[in-house]
Amino acid sequence: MSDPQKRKPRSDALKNRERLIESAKDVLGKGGPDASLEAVAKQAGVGIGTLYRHFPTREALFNAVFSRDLTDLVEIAESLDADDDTVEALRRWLRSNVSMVETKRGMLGALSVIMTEDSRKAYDAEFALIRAALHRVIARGVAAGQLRPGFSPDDLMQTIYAICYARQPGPGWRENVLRLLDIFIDGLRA
Amino acid sequence: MSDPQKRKPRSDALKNRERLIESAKDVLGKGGPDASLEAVAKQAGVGIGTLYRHFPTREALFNAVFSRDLTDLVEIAESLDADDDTVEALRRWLRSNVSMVETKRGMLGALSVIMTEDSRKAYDAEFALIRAALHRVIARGVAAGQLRPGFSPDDLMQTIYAICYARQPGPGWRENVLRLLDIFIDGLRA
DNA sequence: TACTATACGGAGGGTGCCTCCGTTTTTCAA
DNA sequence: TTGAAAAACGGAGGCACCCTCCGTATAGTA
Repeated sequence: MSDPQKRKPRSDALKNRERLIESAKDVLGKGGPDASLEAVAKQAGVGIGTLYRHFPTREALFNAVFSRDLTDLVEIAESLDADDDTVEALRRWLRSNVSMVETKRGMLGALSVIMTEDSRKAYDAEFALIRAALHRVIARGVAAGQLRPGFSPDDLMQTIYAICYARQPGPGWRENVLRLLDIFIDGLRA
Repeated sequence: MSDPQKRKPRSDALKNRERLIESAKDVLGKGGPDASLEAVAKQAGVGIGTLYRHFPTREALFNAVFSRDLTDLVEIAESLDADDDTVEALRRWLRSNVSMVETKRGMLGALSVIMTEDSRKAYDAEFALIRAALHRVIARGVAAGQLRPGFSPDDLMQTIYAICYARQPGPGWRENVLRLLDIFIDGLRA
C-alpha cells in the first residue's frame, strides 16, 4: 500500500518519543491538564521544539499517554463474555475504569480533553473493541431479562467518566464513586 | 456588629462590578473557562486592574456569575415540598438543572472550577437551602417507600453535573442527558 | 468647596505557548 | 568507510495572558 522504499525511522526520534510520553505521564499526572508542556520537555531532557514535533498539540500528547491504558481496558472488556451474570459483568468493567482513573487523578481534567469527538478518532480501534464487547454483554443481558433495553456502550463509558470526574479527589473519593456507580447500575436492571 | 460609620460604597464601583459580571457571563459562556480575563475587562470597558480588584481570582468571578442562577435553583428546590410523588419531584429538580446548564454550555468547564470544596463556601447559604429542600424530599420518599435509602442531596447535585459535563455539546445533547438521567432516577427507586 | 477614602487604569515583569530555522545526528548508498 | 541528504534536534523569539503595583482620578462627606 504505502511507499515501501522508506528510510527506517531514526532511533533517537523513537527514544525521545518514548521519554516524552513517560514524562508526560508523570508531569501531567501531578500537575493536571494545565501543567506546562515545557516542564514535560525539560524532564524528558529534550527541547520544546522536539516535543511539539512529536505531539503537535497538547491533546496529541494526552492521547499518547492514554492509549496505553486503553489497551488494558480493552482486555478487560473482552473478558466479560465469559460471565453469565451480565449486571455483575458490567459492574466489573465499570469498576476497572474507576481503578484506572484512581491511579492518575491528576489527569481527570485531561480526560475531558480526550473525550472529544475529534481525538477519539486517534484510537478508534480500541474504542471499537470496547464498544463491541460491551455491546455483546448488553445484548445478552437484555435477552436474558437481566438488563433494561435502550442504553448503549457509550452511555456507560461517558457515565463512568462523568461520575469519576464530578467527585472531588480526596479521602473517600473511591467510596463515593462506587456508591454512585452502584445506584447507576441498579438503574440498568430490567 | 461591624463598624456602623462607614462611607456608602461608591457608585462607580457598583456599576463596574455589575458590568464585569455581565461581560463575564458573555465571554466565559462563549470562550469557556479558559477565556481571557483581559477580554472580559475590555468588554466591560474597565481596566484589568479593576477586574482584579473586584474579583481577585478567576474563581471569584465564576462564583459571581453562578450565584445568580443558584438563586433560581433554590426556589425550584423549595417548591418540591408540595409534590407527593417524590420520584417525580426529584426528576423535576434535576431537569431544571439540565435546562439551566443548557443555556450556558460554554460554562460547563467553569462548573468544574466552581464545584470545589473551597469555593462552595462562597454561596454556602444557597447550597444549604437546596440541600435542605432535597433532603426533605428524599426523607419523604424513603419513608413512603418510594425511594431507596442511602443517598444524599450531594449525590444528586454532583451526578447531574457529572452527566451534563460528560456529554459533548452538540445536537442531541439534551436527549442524551435526559436519558442517562432517567436511568439514574430509576436507580433511586426503592 | 475642599478633603480624603475609595476606586480606576494600565504599565511591567513573569510564564507558557508555539513557530521557525540554523545546527547536529542518523541512515544509506557507493 | 565515507560523505551526502534526510531527519531530527534545540532553543531563541514573538505573542498572549497572568497578576501586581502605584500614580491618578473621582465619589462621598463635612
